Amino acid sequence: MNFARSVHEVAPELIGATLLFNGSGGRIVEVEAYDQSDPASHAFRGRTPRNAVMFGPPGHAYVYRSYGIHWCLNLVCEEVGVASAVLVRALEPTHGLDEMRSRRGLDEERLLCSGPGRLCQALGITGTDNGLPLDRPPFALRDRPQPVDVDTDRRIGISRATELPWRYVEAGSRFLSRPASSSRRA
DNA sequence: CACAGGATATACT
DNA sequence: GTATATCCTGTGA
Repeated sequence: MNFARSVHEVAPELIGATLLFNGSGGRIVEVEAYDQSDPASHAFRGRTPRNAVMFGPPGHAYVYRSYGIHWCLNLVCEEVGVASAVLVRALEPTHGLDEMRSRRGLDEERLLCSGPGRLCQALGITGTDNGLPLDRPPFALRDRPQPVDVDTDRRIGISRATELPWRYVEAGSRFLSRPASSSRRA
């Protein structure tokens, strides 16, 4: 995957790609795009210690703490100095199922990675992985083998710029954090 | 379905 | 320093 492009080009192409961390993970079925001019983005108010990775080279992981409890994984896009990232919100588990079950403390496959906090817990991603490159261990990313039907929707859990259709999901997937509501085929 | 838990980071005085 | 908002989830009704 070439991340040195607009986040709005990259995000829909990530649906169907395979993301692994230390050998466990799955197919990406849900993402959201955040760019620098976007009031809902951490980068909107400029560079801070927390969001610095978003302003660095593309193709790296931006991991932040959410609601004090969960970790969330973002993939940095564009070029150095322009901050944008794709929030990875859900995976269809394909690799390391037992390992992910034990880290999550539950058996049900559908709940292993269906949410940004859940998938970080399942894969074992934490703040110490912030800034790591996505193209070598512990990360591995494989482009989708063929195009996938992608629906767009409004983003989840934000209070500003809620009207932007920057959530992308695989049409009909049962592993989404929430079903697409008023969606449109992308 | 409503809701509290929980810890950062940033905004505000 | 104090306040506030948060790219969420499990639990219990």
